[in-house]
Amino acid sequence: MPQPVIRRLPKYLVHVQELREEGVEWASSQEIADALGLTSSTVRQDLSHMDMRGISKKGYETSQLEAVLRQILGADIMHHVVIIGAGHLGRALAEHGAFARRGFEICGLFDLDPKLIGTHYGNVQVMSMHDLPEQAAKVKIDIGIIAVPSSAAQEVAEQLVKVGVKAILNLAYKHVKVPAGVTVVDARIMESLQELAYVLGKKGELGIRN
Amino acid sequence: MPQPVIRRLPKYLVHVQELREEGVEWASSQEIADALGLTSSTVRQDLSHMDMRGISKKGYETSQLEAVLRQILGADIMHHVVIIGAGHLGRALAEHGAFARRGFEICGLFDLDPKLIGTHYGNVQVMSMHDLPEQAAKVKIDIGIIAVPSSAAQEVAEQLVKVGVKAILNLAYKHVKVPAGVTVVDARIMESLQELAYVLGKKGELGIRN
DNA sequence: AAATTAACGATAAACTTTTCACGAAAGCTT
DNA sequence: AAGCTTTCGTGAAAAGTTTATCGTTAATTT
Repeated sequence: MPQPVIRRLPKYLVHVQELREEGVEWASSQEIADALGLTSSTVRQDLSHMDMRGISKKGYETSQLEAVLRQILGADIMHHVVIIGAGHLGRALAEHGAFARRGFEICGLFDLDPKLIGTHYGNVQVMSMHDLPEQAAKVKIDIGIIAVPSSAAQEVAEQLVKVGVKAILNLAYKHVKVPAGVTVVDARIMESLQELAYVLGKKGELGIRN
Repeated sequence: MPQPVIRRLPKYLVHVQELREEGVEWASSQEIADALGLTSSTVRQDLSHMDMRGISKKGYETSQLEAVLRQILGADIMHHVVIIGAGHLGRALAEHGAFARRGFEICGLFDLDPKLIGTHYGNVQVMSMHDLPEQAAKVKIDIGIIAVPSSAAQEVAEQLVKVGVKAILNLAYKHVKVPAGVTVVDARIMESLQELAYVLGKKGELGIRN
């Protein structure tokens, strides 16, 4: 499945879940497209990648679509997630309740700072970074989240790789290199802000005022 | 400039800044590409979009490249940012020190919860959402960050638009609709996790074990 | 029951982005 | 100083993504 499609799947899921909860049983590609800022063509094309058939005159069945999306996105099975870095961001994630509901269980929060080790955030206790291998041996870590300063990101990535983590979410403002077979997805707030700053700059130049 | 290029600019900036700090004065497209997981061709193509000339046999001058990137990304001018939502994530952002260094000044943290109003996080005090228009009249808000639960995201977006905000960073797990002239960039940790979950699922299916 | 119509599925066209390939330029070597 | 080599800049090819079009299908109306 093309990556742009994969990136849209969570958006479909959120929307269709909302529709189903509202009691809407059918949604047309056009309605979905309008809600998410896409074209109906794109929606139909995307959904055709999954084994999902709509029917003429009604559209797609929301409950079925939700089920298919959940299945593809692994929302029905629990993934074990560890967070590296118990700074503001790492703590915020640990305390954020919504992960469990979507199939992600935080099963570790690690830091190097001895002052933080042992303190509780959300349902987890901060562990020493040195205990990562031990924890990895206990539970299979599916996903590692890098929430450390950018200077430590590469080092952390390597440690995650070493203990066998195959999927990494990198929140640090730095590209990390990993061996083939390991997937890294970036989610950087700073980069997104800079993207907005670029747009603002462009508008200023063009004299857009609306 | 094509959007994929814009999205890469922050990555170039981070890397080239690091190089310059290390005392590296020149970097070839190949070196940059290797560090960021791109091809040298892409790097040259990207840099050609900016008024940036490299020279044969040496590559690009890091200090010049940094300056050009900073200029394009508006890193040298201060942007006024407000955060809507003083939950775990909003607080983490307010307390995160790195924004100021990159041209983003947090000039407001808003919430609806009366219990939170008045409390301090980082350099800012939580204000009532009702005071947003007042604050917007006082300082020109360049960027608004949506850090509220997804159920409130659209409502918050509309309030930001109403007070004249033209650039929005949406951290909520929901697509928000805004009028033309307003730019929204999404940075969703949950979506990124789901993207990883998809990859993990695929690997499982294919029986990849490496 | 036939006509009508809304919406899909599929194919192809249009567009975008990335990669390739090669001539030209700039430094290095002998 | 001539030749060699590295690396750029550019235009063109290839790959990938989105959008448009249109025949088909299934529900609704008359």
